[in-house]
Amino acid sequence: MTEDLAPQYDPTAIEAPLYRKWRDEGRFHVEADAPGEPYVIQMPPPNVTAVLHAGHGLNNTIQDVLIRFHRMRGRKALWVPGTDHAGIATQNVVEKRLAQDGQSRFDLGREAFVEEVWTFVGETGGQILRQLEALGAACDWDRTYFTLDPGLSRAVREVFVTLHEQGLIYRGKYIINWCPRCLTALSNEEAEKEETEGRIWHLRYPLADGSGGIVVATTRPETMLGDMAVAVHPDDPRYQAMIGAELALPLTDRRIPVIADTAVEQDFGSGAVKVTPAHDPTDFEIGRRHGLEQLDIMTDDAHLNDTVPERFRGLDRFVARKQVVAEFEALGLLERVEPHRHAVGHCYRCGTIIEPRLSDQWFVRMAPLAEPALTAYREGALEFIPARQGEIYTNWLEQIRDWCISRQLWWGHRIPVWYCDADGCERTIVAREDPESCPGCSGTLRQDPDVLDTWFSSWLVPFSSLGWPEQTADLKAFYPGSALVTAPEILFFWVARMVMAGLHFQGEVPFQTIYLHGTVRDTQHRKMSKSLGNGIDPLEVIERYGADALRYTLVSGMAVGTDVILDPADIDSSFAPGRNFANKLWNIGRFLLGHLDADVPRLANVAPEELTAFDRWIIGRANAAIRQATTEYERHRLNDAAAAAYHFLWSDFADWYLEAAKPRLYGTTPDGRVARAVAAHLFDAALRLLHPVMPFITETLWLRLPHSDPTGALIASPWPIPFDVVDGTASRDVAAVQAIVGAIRGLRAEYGVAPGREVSATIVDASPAARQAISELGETIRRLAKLERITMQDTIPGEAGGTIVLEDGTSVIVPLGDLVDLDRECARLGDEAKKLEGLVRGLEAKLANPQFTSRAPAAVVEGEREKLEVWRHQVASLRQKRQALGCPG
RNA sequence: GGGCGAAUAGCUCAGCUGGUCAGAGCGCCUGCCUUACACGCAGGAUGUCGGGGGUUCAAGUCCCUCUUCGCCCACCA
Repeated sequence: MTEDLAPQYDPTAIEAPLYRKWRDEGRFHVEADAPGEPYVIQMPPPNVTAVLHAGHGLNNTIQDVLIRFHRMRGRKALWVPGTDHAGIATQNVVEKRLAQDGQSRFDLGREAFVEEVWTFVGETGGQILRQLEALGAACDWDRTYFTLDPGLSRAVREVFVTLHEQGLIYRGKYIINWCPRCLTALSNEEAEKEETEGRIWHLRYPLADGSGGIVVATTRPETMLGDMAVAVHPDDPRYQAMIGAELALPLTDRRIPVIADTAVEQDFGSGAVKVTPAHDPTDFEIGRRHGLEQLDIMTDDAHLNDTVPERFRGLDRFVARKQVVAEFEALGLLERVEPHRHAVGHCYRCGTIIEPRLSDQWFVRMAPLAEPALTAYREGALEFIPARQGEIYTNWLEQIRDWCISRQLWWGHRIPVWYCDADGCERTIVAREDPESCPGCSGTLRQDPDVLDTWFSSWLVPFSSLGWPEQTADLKAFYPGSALVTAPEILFFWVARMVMAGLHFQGEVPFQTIYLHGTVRDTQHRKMSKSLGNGIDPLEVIERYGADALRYTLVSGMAVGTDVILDPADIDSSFAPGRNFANKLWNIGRFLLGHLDADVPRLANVAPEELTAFDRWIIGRANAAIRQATTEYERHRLNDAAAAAYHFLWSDFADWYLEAAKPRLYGTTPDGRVARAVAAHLFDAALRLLHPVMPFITETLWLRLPHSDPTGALIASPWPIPFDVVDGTASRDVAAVQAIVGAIRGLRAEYGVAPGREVSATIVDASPAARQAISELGETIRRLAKLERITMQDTIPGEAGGTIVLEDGTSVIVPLGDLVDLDRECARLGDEAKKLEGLVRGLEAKLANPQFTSRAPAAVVEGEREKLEVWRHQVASLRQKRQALGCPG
C-alpha cells in the first residue's frame, strides 16, 4: 500500500499504463441507463486526417477537465468522440498525394477517386483520436463516430429531405463564393475576408456617340469584359443627362446603357459603377432589377472564357487584369490609379482568392432557423463563456444570409436529389431512399453530382451521434448535451448551426453552456501554424514532461476568454509551471507515503481534542480550497480552480503543515498518528481536487494512499466535501507563528546569519495571539526559524539586535551581537516608522472627515479605526526600539 | 462602415457585487545540495493599475473622452 514511489518523477512510466488500465476497467464508458443526471459533451470532431496540435491539446484538455469533474460530482458523464470527413480538406490531401504521381482526380474518375480516399482514411485516418489518449482524454471510445458512417449519413439525408419538404432548402442561380483551385462553391463563412492593400482603377467608358463619356472606379478591371451597364444614382445631379445613354464598352464591340439605381453611392469613387451581373453580388442585384443579361466571362479555374474577345481568352484572371489596364492606358482611357484597402475573400482551405461567381447551387433558408436560435439565447437557454461571445452570436444571427450547402467535390455526402432527363418529364426527386427509376415516367434517373458542405453533417452531431433519426435510448438519455467547448473560430460554422438544428429537429438547444476558449499563440502573439513553423507539438511535450505537466500549464495559463501564450523556442520554461508542480506533487507524495502505514486512522475517528492547532488550521485551509475549487470548476474558471489546489498543496500543505509536522511524522507517538491521519486525508482530498487537471499523477498517488474507497480508482471516486472540524483559534495562532517565523527568517537574511547557525529570539509586547502561539507552538517556531530558544519578556533587551514589529504590534527581536550594524538598524527602524507615520496621518484625516464616518458603512469605519490603532502601536514600538538602541534623533 | 473587447511588475495574466486588491506564475537578485523535492528551500527587488476628466466619504474597480491594440461581421464598386 505504501509501496515505494520512484525517486524521480517519470511520467512516461506511469501515464500510458494507467490510461490502459482505466480503459480496460471501462472507466470512460457510460450506459444510457446508468444512474445519475447526465453530463454530456460532444467533442468537436477533428478532421479525420488531422494530427494533434497545440489547439487540440487545449481544447480537449478543457473538455476532459469538465468531464472528469462532473463524473466525480456524481453525474452520468459522457464525452462523445468522433472524426469529421472534412470534405475539402481531405479531398485536397488525397489530391496532393495523387499529384506526386502526376495524377489528378479526373484521371481516376469519381468512383475510383472516392475509393482512394476511403483507403487513405482507412490507413491513416483517425490517428488524432489515438493521440488524444496520450493527453488522457476520458472519452467514451465505444461511441466513436465518423461523419460518413451509415447512421450519420442517414441523419444527413433525413434532414436534407425534411428541410426541402418544409421549403427551407432550395436550388437557385446566385452569386456564390467560388474557389478556383478547389473548384467548388463555398459558403460565406468559408470565404475568409482579409483586409488587403489593393488598388482602384478609374476607367473611362466613352459614350457610343463619341461625345465624352463616364468614369467608373473598380478594383477588378478584368471584369469589365462582363459589364452589362454602368449605374449611377438616380438623384446624382452630375449624371442626370447620362441616364439612358449608351456607352461603347472599351476593348469590346459591345454597347451598354447607363442606368439609374439607388444601390449606387454617390460619394464613392466617381459615383458611377460598372455593372457585372455575373461576377459581383451587388451588380447581380442591380442586373436583376434592370433585366440585364448575366455574362459569365470565366472558366471554373478563373481563366477568361470564350465570351470575351479572342486575345483575352484563356488568360488567368490576374494576367487579364494587367492586360486590360494596359490596353485602357494605351487608349488613353485610364484616368488614374489609387491605392485602395479593401477586404478580399480567401478560400479557408487553400487560401486562394475567391471568385464571386454566378452559379446554380443548393441553399438553406436561414432566417426561419435563426429566429428560434436568437430567441433561445435571449430567453437564457444558452450561456456563453465568456458572456460577450453571446453578443457576437446575436450579431451574426441578426444579419444571417442563406447557406450555400452544395459543393462541387467528390468526397462527402452526395446530395439526395435525382433528375429525370426524359423528354417532357424532367422531374426532380428529393428522397430519403435511393429511387430505382423515375416515379413519373419510369425513366432513368441521374443523381445530382454534388456533395454537401461538411458542416451539413457536423451541425447534426449532437443528435446524429446518438443514433437519430432512430429514437434510441442514447438519444433519450443524452440529448440535450451540457457543454460545448471550442474555439471562437467555429462559432458560426458549427456552434450556431448546431443550435439551429437542435431546436428545429429536437425542439431543444443541444447544449446549455458554450465555452469558447482562446487560441494557443507564440510570444509574438501569432497563431501557431505549420507554415510559420512556430508550433508546439503536444506529443513532444508529453514525452518530455508528461501529459499532466502539459495540461496543468495550459489550464493555469488560460483565464476565461484569453489566449494562451507559449514560447515554441523555449519549451522548457514554457511548461515550467506544470513540470515543476508535477514534480512537487510527486515529492509530496513520496515524503508522505514514506511516513504512512496501513492502519492510519480515519480522520472521522480522531477525537477533536487530539487535533493540534496546526491540524485544525490545515483542515480549515483544505476546506477553503475545496469550496473555492468546486465553485471555480462550476463557473468554468478552470485556472482559478487549479490555482486553489496548487496553493493549498504547495504553500499551505507542503511549506507549512508538513514542515511543522515533521517531528510528529518521524515519531510513533499518538500525535504522530493524528498527523498521519490529517495529512493522508487532506492529501487525498487535494488529489481529488486536482484530478480533473492532472489525472495521471493524482491517480497514481491516490492509489497508493491507505483508504477504503469502494470505487477503487480516483477517476471514479466522489468529489471531496469540507471536513467538519472547528477552527477555534487555530488559524489565528498559526498566522502568528507564520508572522514570527517570517520575521526571524527575514532578519537572518538581512544580517547574513549562516543558515546552520542557531540564534535566539526575544518577543516583546506579544499580542494575545502571539503569546498563545509561543506558549503552545514555541517548539515549532524554534525549529522552523532555526532558533536555539525563544523567550517572551516585557522589556527590550539590552543587547543589540535586529527588530521587526509585526502588524499586531508584537516585536520580534533577534540579538545578534557583532553581526548587527547599529546605524543600519537605526535607519531601518526609522524608515519603517516614518512610513507608518505617514499612513497614520492619512488615516487620522480620513477618520476625522465626517463625510466618511457618516456615509461609509459602520463596519468599514470600525475596520479603519482598528487599523489606526495597530499602526499607532507599531509606530510607538519602533520609536521605543530606536530609543533602546540609542539611535540618534 | 457595423458589432464586441483589451490596456495592471521585464513577460503572460488574476484582481468577479467600488472599501486589506496592488497579486500569481515565469524571469531577475541574495543565501543555501537543511536525508520529499536545486523541476527545490529561505529571503528580496520591481508597478504615478495607458493619458485626461468626472461620479463617490472611497475608483485598476463605475461614467465620459483621448491614445494604442485585438477579435468578429460587412455587396462603397
